[in-house]
Amino acid sequence: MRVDVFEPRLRNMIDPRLPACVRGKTIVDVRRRAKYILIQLEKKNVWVFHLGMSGKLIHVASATPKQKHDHIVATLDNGQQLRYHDPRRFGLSIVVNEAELDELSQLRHLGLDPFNTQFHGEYLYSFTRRSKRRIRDLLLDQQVVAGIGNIYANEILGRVGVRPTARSSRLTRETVIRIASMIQTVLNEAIRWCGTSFSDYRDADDKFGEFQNHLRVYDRDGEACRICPSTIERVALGNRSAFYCPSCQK
DNA sequence: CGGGCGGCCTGGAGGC
DNA sequence: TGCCTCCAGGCCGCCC
Repeated sequence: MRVDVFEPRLRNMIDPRLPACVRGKTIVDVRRRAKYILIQLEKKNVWVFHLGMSGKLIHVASATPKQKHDHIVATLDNGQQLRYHDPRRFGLSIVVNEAELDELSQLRHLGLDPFNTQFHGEYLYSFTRRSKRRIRDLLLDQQVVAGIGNIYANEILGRVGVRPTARSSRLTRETVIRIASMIQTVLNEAIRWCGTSFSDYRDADDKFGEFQNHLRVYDRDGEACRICPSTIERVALGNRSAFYCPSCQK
C-alpha cells in the first residue's frame, strides 16, 4: 500500500509522517469502535478514521478520476484504491500503535456499543437517573452509548413515543428499557437498508443507503405522521434540530 | 463537575 | 442569473 495526502487540513492536521508510516504495510483487518473505523495494519499499527459529518471512505479502481475533496488516497497492491473524501473536513485520520488505541483521547471515554452484550436497559437506565438532560441529548452523548447520531436519536424516540425534549431523569424504568431495545432495533434496520444517505453518506462501494426512505420523524417537519393524523414538528435543541410527532410522542 | 453553546468547513436549497 | 442566508449525519473547547 502507498498513501498520498492531498489535503492535510482535517479537523486535526494529518501528521506529515502518516504516508511513510503506512507505506508498504498490509491491511489485515477492518473493524469499528463507535463511529471510528479501525484499519488494522501489520506490525500492530492501527489506522483510525472518523468520517465527521460529510466524510466517505470508499474503495474504487485506481483509474477512477480523482474527485474534488479526495484528501487521502491509499493505493493498494491489487491496483485498487481506498479514498477518504470529505468536503467539510470535519473527519479524523491518524495512525497509532495498537497498545495506545484504548488510551486515545477520542476513544477512551466512549460508552458501551449498543451491540455489546453488556448493553441493556438497566445500563441506560443508570445514566438517566443521574442526568437532568433532555433524552435526545443523552442519546447523542458518546460517553453514554457509543455510535448514535442525530438522525437515529430522533428515530429511536419517535418509535418509542417519547419526546426528544423529555428530561432523562423523569422517564420510567420501563420507558428507558424500551428505548434501549429500540436503539438496537433502529440501528439494525438502518444497517439492513445500508444506512441513511440523507446527504453525503455512501457505503464502501460509494453506493447510496436507503434508510432515509423509511424515516418516520427525522427531516419530516410539516409532513404527516405515518401513524396518526398529526403533523411532524421540529424544534431547535441546542444547535441541532429535533423532530417529533406531537400526538404520538409524550 | 456537568452541561450548554459557538465554532470549525463546504455546499445545497430556498428567498429575493 | 446571482447574491444572500440558513442549514446540515459531529466533535471539541470554552464558559458558566
